[in-house]
Amino acid sequence: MVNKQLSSEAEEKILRAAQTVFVKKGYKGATTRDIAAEAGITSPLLNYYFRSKENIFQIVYERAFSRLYSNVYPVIIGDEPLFDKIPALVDGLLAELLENPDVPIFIFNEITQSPDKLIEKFRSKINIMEAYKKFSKSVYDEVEKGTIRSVRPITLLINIQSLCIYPFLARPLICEISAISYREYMKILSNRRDEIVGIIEKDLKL
Amino acid sequence: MVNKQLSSEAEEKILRAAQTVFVKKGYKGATTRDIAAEAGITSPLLNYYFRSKENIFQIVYERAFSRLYSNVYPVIIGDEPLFDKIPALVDGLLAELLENPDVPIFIFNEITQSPDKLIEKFRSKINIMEAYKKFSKSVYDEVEKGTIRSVRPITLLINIQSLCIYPFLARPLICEISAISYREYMKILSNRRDEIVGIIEKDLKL
DNA sequence: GTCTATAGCGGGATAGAC
DNA sequence: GTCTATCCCGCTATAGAC
Repeated sequence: MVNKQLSSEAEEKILRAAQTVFVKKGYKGATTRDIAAEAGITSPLLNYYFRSKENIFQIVYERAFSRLYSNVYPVIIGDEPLFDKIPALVDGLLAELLENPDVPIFIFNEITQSPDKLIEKFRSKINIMEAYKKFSKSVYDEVEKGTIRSVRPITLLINIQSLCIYPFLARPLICEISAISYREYMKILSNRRDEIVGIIEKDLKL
Repeated sequence: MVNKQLSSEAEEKILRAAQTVFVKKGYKGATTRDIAAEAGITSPLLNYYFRSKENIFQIVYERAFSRLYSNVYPVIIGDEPLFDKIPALVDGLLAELLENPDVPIFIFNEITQSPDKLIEKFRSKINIMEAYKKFSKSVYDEVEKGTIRSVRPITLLINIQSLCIYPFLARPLICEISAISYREYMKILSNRRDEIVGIIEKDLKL
């Protein structure tokens, strides 16, 4: 049980500061002194509330990860037909990403550098593979009905995620290449919803 | 001039080892001892060849970055019409990614954590914004001819990159969610070429 | 060129006063 | 609860022998 039910005001302040610093510098790059400074306290106080840097990180990581998928999970597991799921999925992802544009690169990097922790996470959660099977079924239903072309569910999921998430991962690179300001770029991204749904639906046509 | 013209056998061995370790653990997470061990030498020898960890990193980062775009840059800057550029771009990207699937997450993470270094890099290189303008022109040419729908060049570039690169960035996550083995997943990715080109071209239709 | 030994510093964690 | 002072480990880099 890495998370806590009741967090004091001070604990929340520290966790917010920790997320800011961890996202900016990564686990190894962030120091407990950085986090303390960001939270406006001294570093021994960190150890008073959370016993170690590792422990703070686990909580921040867990929360960021859950938030990223909390909008998406209910959609995937739901009983709606595929053509309702797609826009809802895009909406859920984009909403979270626009609010926390720098979180995904942090998550993906940490997952890549220690994938074992991810596996533990999934093992302990409500079965995510069950969700994937449900999504697969809603795809196969449409294929059988002849309303979409034959497509692997995993391919469809990859394409949707790609179009939603990648632009946030590559933000600094794309802004530099195309000489677009941060603000302008975020505006482009916030208008991508119909674009993405359109691309996916055109692709699924027979 | 961060790179070198002539590298000895030993230097190349160290640089390969350094890339392996930096990609796996990031700049802060990698230690000079790790790199030395991976190269089969002792750490003072690293400092004999390259003066510092920072210096080794610059060379590795520079090379990885250049390689990722060396296949793509000539395509973007070329004079072919858009419909030839798109498949060539996808081919170039996928070829590099299949050979070095773990490099992009490393690059993107380092860019995000210190975007200033990226800017320096671009300032010193042959004008990449010139390339972007050329690509834009090949898009606008088709729009004017009425062969494709009206689309912002930056949007098109984002979509192509998303569909090519994201699946590599998210590899551990997607494999875990869908219970697909590494080998099987890479096989799926190596067959994405026509899929991606198809999606982009369908989207550009009037 | 390559090694062993070590200097020197930065960061996580704790002791103990208040 | 919150602080100052400090311990101690691990890491980069260097000194110096071979």
